[in-house]
Amino acid sequence: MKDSVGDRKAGLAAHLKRSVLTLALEPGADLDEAQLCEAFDVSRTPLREVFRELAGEGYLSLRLNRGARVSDLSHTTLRDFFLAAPMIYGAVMRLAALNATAQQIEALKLAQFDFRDALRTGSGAHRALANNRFHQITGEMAGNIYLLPSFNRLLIDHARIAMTFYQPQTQQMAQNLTEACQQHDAIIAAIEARDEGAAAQLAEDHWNLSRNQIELFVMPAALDMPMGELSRKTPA
Amino acid sequence: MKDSVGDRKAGLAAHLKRSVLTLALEPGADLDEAQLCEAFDVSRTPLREVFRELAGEGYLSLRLNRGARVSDLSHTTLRDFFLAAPMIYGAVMRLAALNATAQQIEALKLAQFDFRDALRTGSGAHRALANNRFHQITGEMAGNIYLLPSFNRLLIDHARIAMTFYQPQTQQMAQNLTEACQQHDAIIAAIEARDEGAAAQLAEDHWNLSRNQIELFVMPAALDMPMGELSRKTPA
DNA sequence: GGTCGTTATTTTGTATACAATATGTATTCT
DNA sequence: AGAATACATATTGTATACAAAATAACGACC
Repeated sequence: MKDSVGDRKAGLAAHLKRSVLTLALEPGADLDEAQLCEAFDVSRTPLREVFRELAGEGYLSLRLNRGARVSDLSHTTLRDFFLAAPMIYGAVMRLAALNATAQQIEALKLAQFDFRDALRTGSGAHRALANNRFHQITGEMAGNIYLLPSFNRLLIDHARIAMTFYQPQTQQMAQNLTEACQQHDAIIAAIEARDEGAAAQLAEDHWNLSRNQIELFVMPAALDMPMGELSRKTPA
Repeated sequence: MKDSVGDRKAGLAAHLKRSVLTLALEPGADLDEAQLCEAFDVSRTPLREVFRELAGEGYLSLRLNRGARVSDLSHTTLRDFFLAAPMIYGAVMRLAALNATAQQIEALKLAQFDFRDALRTGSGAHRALANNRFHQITGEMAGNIYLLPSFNRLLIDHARIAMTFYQPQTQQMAQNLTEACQQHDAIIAAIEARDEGAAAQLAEDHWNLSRNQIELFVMPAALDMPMGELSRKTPA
């Protein structure tokens, strides 16, 4: 009945991951050891082990003599993200189509079910976590231990970027989410059919959609504007 | 004069990394906490933190209630390696050419100097470590935080695979090493010239050479053989 | 009033004692 | 003799006490 210290440790790790992915803990926020020890009823030793583990996975960063904080998400890292993501995502999808087991495909369908649910309920955090889970499973399917570390780091920041930018206020953005959901279905189909070409193509499409969604925020509408009219339409 | 505990901790981490890369600690070998504490004069707490850190970087793997061991290097991981390496190496080289700082280029030249030295002295461990350092610097040059985790993992196993297979017994293999060294020079030149195309091409060439060298051991000469003659030429 | 230097307080890092788990050994029973 | 169980030993995981470092608070001096 009562959970062991190991369980509480796992719970702590899960909580921290969730909090980072959903921006409940903002990039750069520093974590209070004493407080977390209290909250999760573990001593500092296992807590700090969790810190180191999550630091290794890219959730946190540790600075000597100055505690742990949530990994930054600067404009530099954003640039890196846009450079690396298409390549890694494509490779992972391709391998996923080649290597997925029946069991993993079932898990993926379940995750997609939850993602649909998240779209209905409309909670940004739920959506980000469900989407994260979906892609994490594709990573497991690919099962390449050399690709996974980078892929999982990308997923962390993809979730955080999505949390920042995906608040579907316009009709266009809501529609994009629906399309993303359909792409997930197509991805499942491609993987089930072992069609690596289709999977790679879908990865690219899915990525482009995601990228567009983000660009709707970062560079709102100014690109095609003739010179001299810029001030009028620049958004708040 | 006397080094602090922090220094000894760093020394321990460096020692473990070196030992893993050079196969002084073989894949799968388990590490004795007590013994290492004794040897490096640190208590178990910092030792275990180092373990977790190195596990995060891919050097070690930790199993619950059963200590740390050196990461495995199975045939499965070898396959993954050959799949992922060309893509990641190429991307890193390309970015390195784009982003390298003058200081980093100096460091790379220094590393290459040491690599040359290693070729002369002929120690496999020295060669592996120097080569590892060289490529690590290219990783730093690329400076993409999403690519680096995978890249560094690849470098770990590249060193270990090289230690396994590169014992330049035949003339051909010795010559390959010389060529690899020349490619390093060409890589430096391409990076210095900011020629990303050349850098990417060199990455591919360098990889193919490395791959061939490995294949000389894994699949010695049997490929082009007509059926019925296989037994005669299969090496010991 | 502001800056620098000193001292308290808090926070982080390490050592060690203790608890829990796994491993090895001996003994018993068939 | 061989298998199985109970016990002893060793190893791993956690809590806590202590040390070192950083931050904050205070006061002296300009």
